[in-house]
Amino acid sequence: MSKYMTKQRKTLLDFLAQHADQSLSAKSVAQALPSLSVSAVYRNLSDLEEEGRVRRVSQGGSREVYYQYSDAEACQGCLHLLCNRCGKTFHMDHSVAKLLEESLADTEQFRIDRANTVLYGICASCQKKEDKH
Amino acid sequence: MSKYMTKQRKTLLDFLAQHADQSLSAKSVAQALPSLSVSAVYRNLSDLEEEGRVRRVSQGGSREVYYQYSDAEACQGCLHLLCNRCGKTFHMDHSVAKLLEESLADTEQFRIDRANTVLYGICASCQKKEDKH
DNA sequence: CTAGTTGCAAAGAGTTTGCATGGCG
DNA sequence: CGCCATGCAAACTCTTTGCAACTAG
Repeated sequence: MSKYMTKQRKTLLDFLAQHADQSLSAKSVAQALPSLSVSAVYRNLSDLEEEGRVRRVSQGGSREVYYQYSDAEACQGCLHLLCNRCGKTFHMDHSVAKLLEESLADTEQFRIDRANTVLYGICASCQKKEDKH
Repeated sequence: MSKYMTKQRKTLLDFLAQHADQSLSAKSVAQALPSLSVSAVYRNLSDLEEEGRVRRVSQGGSREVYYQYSDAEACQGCLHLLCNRCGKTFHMDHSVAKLLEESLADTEQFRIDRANTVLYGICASCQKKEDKH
């Protein structure tokens, strides 16, 4: 999809890599990187998505589209957990993912889409914070 | 949140109940029900969401917000599966859901949010259709 | 060089809101 | 009858697009 590595594209990739554990809306990325034009951000994000370097996740009930850096080696088609409190992403343990996948295939004949499924909930550290209240 | 049962509200609820197995974007509901004004649709959907009569799900990569009728008794906090092809929703088998929940709590200490988590994938009948190609 | 990219500003799509009118209870 | 909900249109927010200028290779 993209043939040149422009300054803008590189800036964007660096930024995404630095926030690999967070999912960011296109808008927030555009605001965080005022050196790129808004259109460059949107165009590059969607190019990167087609190239599989970035994943598109749908966060909460917002109407913004969220993107997340997707390190191909680190998360080979594994399932993701997203904390509703802190917004961080976690990788589901492979054995649990496999178990889930097999049970689903067995009981419902439902073939899960690993790349796009995100389970919402509360992560360990945010649970601890909540318990203090 | 809402105190009167207006014609519009009733029409909307009926429509949602009839399409309980589908998630619908606010826009598509508005188009399907030309007898309600656009604002009535949006306002009622968000009221209904606060009342818990309707669930807000994020479908695919679209920037529309999707809603789905949520029959409190029928799906007491159970997990949902949404087919990317036909858009229908399925209820995850309770034993599978429980298994998943427990494994997650064990391995990652992640407490899943049943009401808002939707697993994406391809349902049994759409898989069959695809196999023919 | 020259095709792919950028930046800008204008257009689009979906959703929200203000305000006067209408209708539920 | 009083207050809530509706309808309309205008405002908003986020995203996409057209086009001339720019730049990576």
